Amino acid sequence: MLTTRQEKVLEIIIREYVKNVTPVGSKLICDELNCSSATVRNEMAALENAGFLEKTHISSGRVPSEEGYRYYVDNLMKPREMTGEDMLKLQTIFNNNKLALNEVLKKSLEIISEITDYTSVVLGNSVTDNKLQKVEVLPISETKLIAIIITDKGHVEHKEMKVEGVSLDEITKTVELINKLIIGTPIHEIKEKLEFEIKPIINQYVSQHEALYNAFYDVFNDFAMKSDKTFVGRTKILNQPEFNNVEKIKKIFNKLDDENLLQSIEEDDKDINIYIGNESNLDEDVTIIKTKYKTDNDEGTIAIIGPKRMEYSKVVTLLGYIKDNLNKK
Amino acid sequence: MLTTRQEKVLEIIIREYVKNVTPVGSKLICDELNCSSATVRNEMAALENAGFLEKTHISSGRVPSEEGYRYYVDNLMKPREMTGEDMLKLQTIFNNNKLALNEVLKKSLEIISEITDYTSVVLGNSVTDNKLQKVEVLPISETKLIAIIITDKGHVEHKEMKVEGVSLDEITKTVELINKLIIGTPIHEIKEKLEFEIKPIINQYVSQHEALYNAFYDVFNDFAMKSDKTFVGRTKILNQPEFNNVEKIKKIFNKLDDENLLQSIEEDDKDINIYIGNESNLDEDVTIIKTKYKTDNDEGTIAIIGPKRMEYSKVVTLLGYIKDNLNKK
DNA sequence: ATTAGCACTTAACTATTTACAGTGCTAAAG
DNA sequence: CTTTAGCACTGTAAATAGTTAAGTGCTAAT
Repeated sequence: MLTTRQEKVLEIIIREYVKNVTPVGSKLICDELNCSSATVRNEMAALENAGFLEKTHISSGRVPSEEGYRYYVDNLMKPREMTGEDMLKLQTIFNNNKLALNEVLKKSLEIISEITDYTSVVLGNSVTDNKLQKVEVLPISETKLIAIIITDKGHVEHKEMKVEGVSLDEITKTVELINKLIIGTPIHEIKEKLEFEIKPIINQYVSQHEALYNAFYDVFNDFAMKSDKTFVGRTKILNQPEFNNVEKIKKIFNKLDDENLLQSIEEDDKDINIYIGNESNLDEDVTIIKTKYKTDNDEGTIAIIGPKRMEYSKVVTLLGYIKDNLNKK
Repeated sequence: MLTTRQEKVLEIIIREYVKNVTPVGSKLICDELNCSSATVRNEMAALENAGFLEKTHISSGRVPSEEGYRYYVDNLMKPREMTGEDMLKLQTIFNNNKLALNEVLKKSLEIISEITDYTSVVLGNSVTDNKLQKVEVLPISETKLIAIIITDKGHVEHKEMKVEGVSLDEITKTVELINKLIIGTPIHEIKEKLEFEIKPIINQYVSQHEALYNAFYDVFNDFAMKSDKTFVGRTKILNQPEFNNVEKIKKIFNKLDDENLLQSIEEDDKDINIYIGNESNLDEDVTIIKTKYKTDNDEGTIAIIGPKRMEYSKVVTLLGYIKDNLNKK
């Protein structure tokens, strides 16, 4: 529905606004389009009518609207060549076989944050559909145990348990019982299984069955709720001029710390998902770009958090590059 | 060296400045001191000369200097009664025996941050002088292992290890070897012990000794460097008016994330240590109040991070209360 | 030692002016 | 029908000036 020239105008306005963070006037554009500023103004008026541009005041230049960015991202954006320098930096990380996956994730996102001045985050996928692979318990004092839970997707978690007056022998038996009956169960079903398969028979094996049962119940319960989330370059986004007021910073940081907010954005199943402005659920001036990676024995999500006025194609290219390299791991 | 009246003036200025965040003039004080504003001005000039007060411009009221706060904290501050309400909130946490220590820490500091609008942090003490209690290794795939390290002070850590082409049996033997020879060794001495006691003999037990040795070496090395640090109410400090500029926020947040900065402030061995302004190494407008806690099988540090213009006696009282209750645990 | 009084300083607010960047619209030209 | 030149109009931003209020230091009197 947009003419080629209108698309061109939109593209230029986005490009210039992303670069200079000031509303774009008609004069700047007519040079590039070989037509008069009046023509450009007509096109801009049309684009504004269609909802793709906005003015900050009646006689100001134009700024892209949320729909403007959306149109750009869906129809206009072209993949951008990565610079050899950036590629090199990332390859030194991917080629280092000594690094564990989470270290690779963290270090490569550090590079991205460095390059872009945006904040990155590694989101462990929700473990609720992981299956339990093993439970192990290590006693470390009279009343303190460490429970270690491992899932088939490679998630590992340890948690302190407190149990009073239970012998080591009884604990071992309980763990055996759990490992015999519950292994292979998806995490979100464990609570039920505990209740209907372990609880009825545990008293045959263990005298202090109630305390022990409750302790394990709590451990699995906490584990299922756990959402892990590692930020990289947390303050990078503060370098962006739209975040120069404390209220906004407070709002965004609070939301970022908020337990499940980043995970809870409904997922499109595109390769790389882009949530512009309010779609991000964070702030109207924020954009989040997310993608899933998947290795042999782990999967998760990585995301870049920047201003709505983001260098979309650059970020998409970088994120795609990381994703592809992770998937080879 | 200060007269009683001068101390009184300093005290009032700190009290009022902490409350209103505006320079304090002589008129406000003379009401409380039953003398004329001119007298107060003389006293204020004396206090400024002594370095305890500052002006923001030539005809402004006075603001406490770093030394002013220091004098107040060392000589003038009186412990403050806790309100019953605050006590109650904290007691519900301490009385809940189900909670693991780190949960108690986190929840009680959440209360503190809520009450004060300052940021709190739990610093695991450096583990370097902890002694190794146990190493455990769980295989989770062909090449992936989880190493679990437990120290005598109750620190637990798990870390992924990658080893290629080593049999389970060999791994078990190596772990046995480590557990036999290294348990009880302080963490910072483990690297040496590995090198001089394990390395020379490991080839008797394990064919792929080099890979395995290196993997364990890395695990212990990382563990020794690890400094854990949990923030509570990270954005609370942004509610304080002195942090209303983005550059300052960026600086402080970056420093807070900085690996060892908070741990590295040299410790006085007072019960509760107060680092005012530049003493905090964070920012001239920040004060940090730190204290150590110690339970039967864990110890660490908790700290409150707020503006230099902090409610010192309130924070000291709250922190002391938490510390005492933790020590009973 | 204290205080009343006064000259003086600065910050902070309020207009007011000016320059400017950019728009929308009209009417003419292609 | 599309494009463009031209012009009136509008809101922002920066500079200038004037005013007020809060507070100081100093002097001289108590």
